[in-house]
Amino acid sequence: MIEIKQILAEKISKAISDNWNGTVVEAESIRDMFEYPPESSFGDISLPCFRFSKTLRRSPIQIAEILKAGIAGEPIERIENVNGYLNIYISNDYLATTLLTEILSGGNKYGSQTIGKGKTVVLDYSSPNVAKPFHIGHLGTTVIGHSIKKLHEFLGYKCVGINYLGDWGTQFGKMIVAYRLWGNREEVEVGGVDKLVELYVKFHHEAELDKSLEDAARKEFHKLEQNDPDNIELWKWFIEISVKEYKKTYRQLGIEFDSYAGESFYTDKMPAQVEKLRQMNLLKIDDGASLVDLADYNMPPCLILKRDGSTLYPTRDIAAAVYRKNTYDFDKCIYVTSSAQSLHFAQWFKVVELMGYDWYDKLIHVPYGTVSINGEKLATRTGNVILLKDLFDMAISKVADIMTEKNPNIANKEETAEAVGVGAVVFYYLLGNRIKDIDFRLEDALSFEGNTGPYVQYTYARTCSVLEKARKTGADKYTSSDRITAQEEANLLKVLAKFPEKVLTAVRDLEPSVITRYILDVAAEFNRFYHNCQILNATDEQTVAFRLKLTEAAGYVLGNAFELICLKKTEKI
RNA sequence: GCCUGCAUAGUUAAAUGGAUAUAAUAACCCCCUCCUAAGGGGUAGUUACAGGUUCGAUUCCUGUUGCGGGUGCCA
Repeated sequence: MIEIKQILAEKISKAISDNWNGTVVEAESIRDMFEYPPESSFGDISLPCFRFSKTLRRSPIQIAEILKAGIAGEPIERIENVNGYLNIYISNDYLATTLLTEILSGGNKYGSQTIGKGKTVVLDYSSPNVAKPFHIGHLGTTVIGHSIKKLHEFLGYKCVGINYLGDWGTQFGKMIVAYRLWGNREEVEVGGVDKLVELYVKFHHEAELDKSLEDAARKEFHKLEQNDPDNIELWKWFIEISVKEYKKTYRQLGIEFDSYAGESFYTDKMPAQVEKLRQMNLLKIDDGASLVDLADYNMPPCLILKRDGSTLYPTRDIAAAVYRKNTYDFDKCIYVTSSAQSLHFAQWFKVVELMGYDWYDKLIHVPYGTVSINGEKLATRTGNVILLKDLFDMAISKVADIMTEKNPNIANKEETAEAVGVGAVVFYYLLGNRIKDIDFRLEDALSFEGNTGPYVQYTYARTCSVLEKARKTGADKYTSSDRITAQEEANLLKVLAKFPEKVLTAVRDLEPSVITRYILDVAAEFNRFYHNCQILNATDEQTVAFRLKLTEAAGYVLGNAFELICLKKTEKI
């Protein structure tokens, strides 16, 4: 559709110039004025002419009438002037030949672009705290972050996904103390993160009775900071155990990171930035702490050093940003975190600006709404948390049960059940705009009918199944008529044609849900087509071949879109 | 207190300032001798309140109400 809009915009720009004594309205601005009518009876693309009224000094209806003459011809079938709307109908011939060819020749690259070529995007997302469980609260940053990464890659950007692990801090002193008192190597090797969490919880229980434990923990963390070999070894091992387990979850989601440089990685990079702040006279000492006053920007001050001289989160973030700029020379550096951290990012972004780094405006915070479960806030204390692996397991076993009932002899049953179960949860999460708070209702997340992951994966499987059958019967060798004979065929092609601009919108707004909802549009249109038009049993071979092409095109678009939101392509369900 | 986000069918959501506000779900009713019924079709049901800007406001601005988040030594 982008191409058509471009062609029309240029024609209209010319028509305005011709009819209004050389008045200039840029084609580019006209292109953005097109919209998709709410109903198909109003055409495929529409141009509201009200906005021209003032500058062109005519009524919208008169303007539409004049412009109408200027845009006739391919790929337009007909144009109607309805109350100042110029309603444009695209020709079936264009859809069935030019557009369909474009999709099929694009294949698994259809929708991609090269506008990001030569540019680098750094993405900071997921970032769990080592030795803590991976729960629903981490799902948002993980899938939104990865989706935004995939979207940029699809546009040709070089992307660096960084898992900024929470691998430093006094909690490691606690872990070391707890492990030495109550843990042993074998148990932790077997029990993994769960066992580490158990030790951590036990520490807090015991510390309430015995205050000396806290002191011991501080001492062990101090030793860790001083590179004590035993503590370093233990600390590295906790990280190793944790990351190993996180990677299982990432594998289920199809996610890989380019870097696991966690907080500890930046400890030695902070002093230089603190020194720079000091030299630039940006630091104020207040009540013993060092901070940057942001009152001029209507924000509370940004704390850089605690009273005891130790660093804080913003200190580390600033150092990390400088390091990443020097290392990757990013064009954008994106942080995906809960909207609860919005102020924090606004503050340290401002500090980076005040420090004179001219790339401060390339730092982008992508916030998302907070998560609750069945209407209640997430709270580790009250036990209102669901581990991601448990949630996935619930979904997977439910899928497996349904498959046993409906398709018991399928190959790769376990793999498919995992893809569909995990996909259901991911799709549910990415369906709404990210900024909205999400109440995770298990009943809905594990529902497989309607606007759900299983529905769209099932639809994808349908395309594969038809194409496979065609290969078996030899129908894939027929010659296509390249002619539309049913409304459903045209409707399907029109929705497929919107994929490239949906990708652009999703990247512009850093909003994966644009893709999620688009997938639903495609699935619905394909299912209507599938239901109302016989593909393999169509009346003649040319139509069979044409409909097979449509099926293949729908499969490409669904598959490409799945990749963008961490959904796996399921060839059979 | 101040800053900030959100408010749309019973429920969960959608709608680059545009036409009769769109889906799903729950309710009721149809469709498997037909490429996978995790599907398709039908009925019924919505913009918190008050102003403003505009040819036109769910969308932008102001205020009110309700809910969430943040607000100097956690991350």
